[in-house]
Amino acid sequence: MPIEYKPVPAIEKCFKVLDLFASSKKPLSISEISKFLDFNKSTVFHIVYTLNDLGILENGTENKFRLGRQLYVLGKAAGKESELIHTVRPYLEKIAKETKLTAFLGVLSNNSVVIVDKVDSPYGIRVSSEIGLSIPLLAGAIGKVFLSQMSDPEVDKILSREKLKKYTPFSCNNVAKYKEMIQEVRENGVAIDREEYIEGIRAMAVSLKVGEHRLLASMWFVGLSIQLKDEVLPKFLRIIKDVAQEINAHFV
Amino acid sequence: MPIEYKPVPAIEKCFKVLDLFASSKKPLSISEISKFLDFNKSTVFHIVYTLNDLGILENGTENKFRLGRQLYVLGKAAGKESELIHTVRPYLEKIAKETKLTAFLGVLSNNSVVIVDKVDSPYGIRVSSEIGLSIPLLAGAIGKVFLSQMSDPEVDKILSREKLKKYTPFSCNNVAKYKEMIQEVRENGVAIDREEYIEGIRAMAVSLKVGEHRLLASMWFVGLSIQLKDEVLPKFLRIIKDVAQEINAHFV
DNA sequence: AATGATAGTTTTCTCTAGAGAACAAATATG
DNA sequence: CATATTTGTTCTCTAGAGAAAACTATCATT
Repeated sequence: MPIEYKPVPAIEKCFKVLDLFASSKKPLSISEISKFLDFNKSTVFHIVYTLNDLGILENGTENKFRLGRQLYVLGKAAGKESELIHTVRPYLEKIAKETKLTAFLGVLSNNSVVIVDKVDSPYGIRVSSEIGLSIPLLAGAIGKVFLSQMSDPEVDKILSREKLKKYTPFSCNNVAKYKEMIQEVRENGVAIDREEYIEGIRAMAVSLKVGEHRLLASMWFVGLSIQLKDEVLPKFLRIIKDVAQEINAHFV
Repeated sequence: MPIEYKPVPAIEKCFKVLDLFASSKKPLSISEISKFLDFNKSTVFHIVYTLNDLGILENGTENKFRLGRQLYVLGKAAGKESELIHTVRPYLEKIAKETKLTAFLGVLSNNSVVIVDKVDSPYGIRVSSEIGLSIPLLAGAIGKVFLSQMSDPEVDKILSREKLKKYTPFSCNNVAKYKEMIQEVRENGVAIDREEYIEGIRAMAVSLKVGEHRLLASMWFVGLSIQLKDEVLPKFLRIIKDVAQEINAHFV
């Protein structure tokens, strides 16, 4: 492992462009990309046409590009290989089966959480969050769980930059109170969302530290409030805490 | 559209590395990549660690890398966007339903055919070919259909470089005879595989010309020989030829 | 229709990245 | 155990890439 090394700027820029396409969900022009990413038009031009030639991007309508099939093929291969997904997936399936909740695995990426895997609930309800989607960092259980793994200065920085939104009447948008909730998560090891993000929906989340760099990830479980009544919470929370410990041990 | 432009070498190298991982199916070290791709170790080193930091690759066992979850996420997004897949998918589904065959969509890539989409047969048999997999170019119906779209010199070049394999007793490994078959496909517009690649399995294939650069693709349909008896072939061939024309018209 | 603004493309030049060499560490062989 | 080979990492320098500027084409506004 290198002590330090110099990253390749063209590759970093290239994947920033691809990330923009992934989150944009619509075709983008050279000028749009240049503006969004604050890259020189000439730089974007060369990156985009290189990727176009490789099939990673493809020309949609005139002068607009979209993600291409070659990226899809690579992503398929990656899905089969990713250690994180392979390791965590069986646990998501087990807990989804046991709790009848919808299970998610996500990682922190650019101040939002990206869903990298998902196991639907056998219960029959379908939560409208798909793999690849980004969720706001400060939404529901996820926000608390990720911020609980950060230092106080990092938490302060994020809370000064992003407003706590009142998604439902139960949402907390008082910064001091929110910090108290984060402190509780630090102590308990789990975060609970009691209809703070979507009315009628509850969730519980736990943080994971995965891979060589102990990267922050989280798995969270979502269901109707009647599925996550206070009576069953202790049992479910025990399950996900135990599993989190098992997963974290795997990556040590 | 530029008259000509200079591609970004770092990006080209980067995706050659990722393609190698996708086809390799196992973790690779810096030296292995360097040898396979004939890249300098220092170059590979910097590419690999840059991709590692971005989550596109991740460290598996010590000093070996694998495809990472961030690539999987991008690939998922790409799958939702790819015009080729979006355009052709409904036809594959329709024909799979109508014919009870397993339907594939593939593109030519580095002298083999990569499966980019697949619709399983409602009939119940499962063909063991998954999205992302490569199939030898000169295998069954696919080979004939792709070579039928190439010039005679290109065909000669490929046939001099790669041997015609005797996969089954029905396989043709006589070059002159194979060329006659290719000529037939040129005339008929479809290729048929009568147990030439896998015994007991028949297939029919048609070529597509898609995207701005009229890239070569193909869709093919595979089933048990009893599903593709000579009696039903004319009807099925008519269906896939009509659909191919419809798809090709979409990309003009 | 004329003018201004925006987007895409090309050219040029300076700063930097890729390849080669050297070095350190790990592994294989005798 | 000693030596040779291979792999990974770091350093250096020259050829080349990224950004700026200029140019061309298209679109929007008056």
